[in-house]
Amino acid sequence: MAMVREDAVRAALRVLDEVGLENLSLRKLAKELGIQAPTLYWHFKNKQELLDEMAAMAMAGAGDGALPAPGGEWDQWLAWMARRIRRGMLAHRDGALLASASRPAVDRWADVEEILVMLRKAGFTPADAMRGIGTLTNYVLGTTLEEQQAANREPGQPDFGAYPVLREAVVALEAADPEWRFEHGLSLILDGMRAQLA
Amino acid sequence: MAMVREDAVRAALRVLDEVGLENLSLRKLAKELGIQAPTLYWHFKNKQELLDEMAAMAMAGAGDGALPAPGGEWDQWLAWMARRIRRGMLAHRDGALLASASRPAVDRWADVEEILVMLRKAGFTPADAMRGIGTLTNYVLGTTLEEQQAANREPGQPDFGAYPVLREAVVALEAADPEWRFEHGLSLILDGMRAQLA
DNA sequence: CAGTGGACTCGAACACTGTTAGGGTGGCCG
DNA sequence: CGGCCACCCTAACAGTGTTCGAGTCCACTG
Repeated sequence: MAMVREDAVRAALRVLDEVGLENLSLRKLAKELGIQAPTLYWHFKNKQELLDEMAAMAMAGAGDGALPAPGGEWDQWLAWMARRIRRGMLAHRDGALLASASRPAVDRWADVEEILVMLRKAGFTPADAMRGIGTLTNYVLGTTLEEQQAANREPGQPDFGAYPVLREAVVALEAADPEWRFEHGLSLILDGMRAQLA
Repeated sequence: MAMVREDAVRAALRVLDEVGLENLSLRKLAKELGIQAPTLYWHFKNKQELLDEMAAMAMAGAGDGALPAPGGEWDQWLAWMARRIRRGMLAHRDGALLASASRPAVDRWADVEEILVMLRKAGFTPADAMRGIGTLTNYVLGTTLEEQQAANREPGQPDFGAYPVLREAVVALEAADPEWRFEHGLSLILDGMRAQLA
């Protein structure tokens, strides 16, 4: 009963959820598979290749969520893409770190192409359209990175001694739903793109 | 002739520039200092503490750049903050990765406080103001991360076979100055905040 | 049927990594 | 002088990614 590549990647994501990315070792993964570590080198050329496939599978497993109406507006498609990426990252512990440590997968090019066409039709130049997607992607990555990094840290909150406005703002923000925080920044960028269009 | 903490951090940044973050080891740093590796544990409680100080020094070394007019608008202060963070990250190889791997330094709280006051005066709620700063910070981190990650990768450009619009957009964007790309996304977010204010 | 070749796995080892334990110097202070 | 303390050392541990060379099983071919 041979072990298949896909099984290994799935098991790797399982181990990732248990121990986090910085403690994910090939030996731990091998043990989970009932296998010796060097055997993994028959299936993957190195750890990086494994990480790439993990990220790809996490993204693919994020599903399509609520698809916008086929003839919908460009901003709805961008929001859809952003939420999908975010969902893929949130699906696993350190998912954002994993995504940033892996090269972009080929699978998602079709989506980008489609959205680009829509943006161009809406009046964006090629560079502006690509930059909009890039800005949004960078925002999603940065946000989710920070969110998950905060989860890894100790729960101890620093006391912003001499900065009352800072403290007030921080507690106000921490009280808010992470999802709200994300959506807020998302609409910020979309608003910016709308303003740029005019 | 004792070695001082500051010297070690400075030397660490030098080694970082040479070998990159993932190849920065305590033993390499020790050799640069003419010292044995375990000695570093007298100065720092662990590698994480060293990384934190490296990030802090990199940020402090970024200078203040072109300060906005003292009574200036809130958006100019936000842009100033974003450019300063970016400069700090760009000052060293893998600077963005370093920043994301280190806990935020206390030194910069004063700046945040000041900008928060300005945003509140302009009409933002505490949560919205903090979220604006967060969105911007996340964007800067994401952008610079990607930029430096691309520098580490092979120069080989993939050929977006069946996606002509994608290819066109990518070459249009690659032709552009990285600084332009950054400023573009920056003004996107600031436009969004202006729109939200109304 | 004998045999060849490829898919798949193993044990042993290499060159590293962060980190700990315990033992030394050398100079300053009482 | 005695003692303390900053500072540095050697030796070692457990763990990491990765390579080498050999071994096993199974399908297919001559």
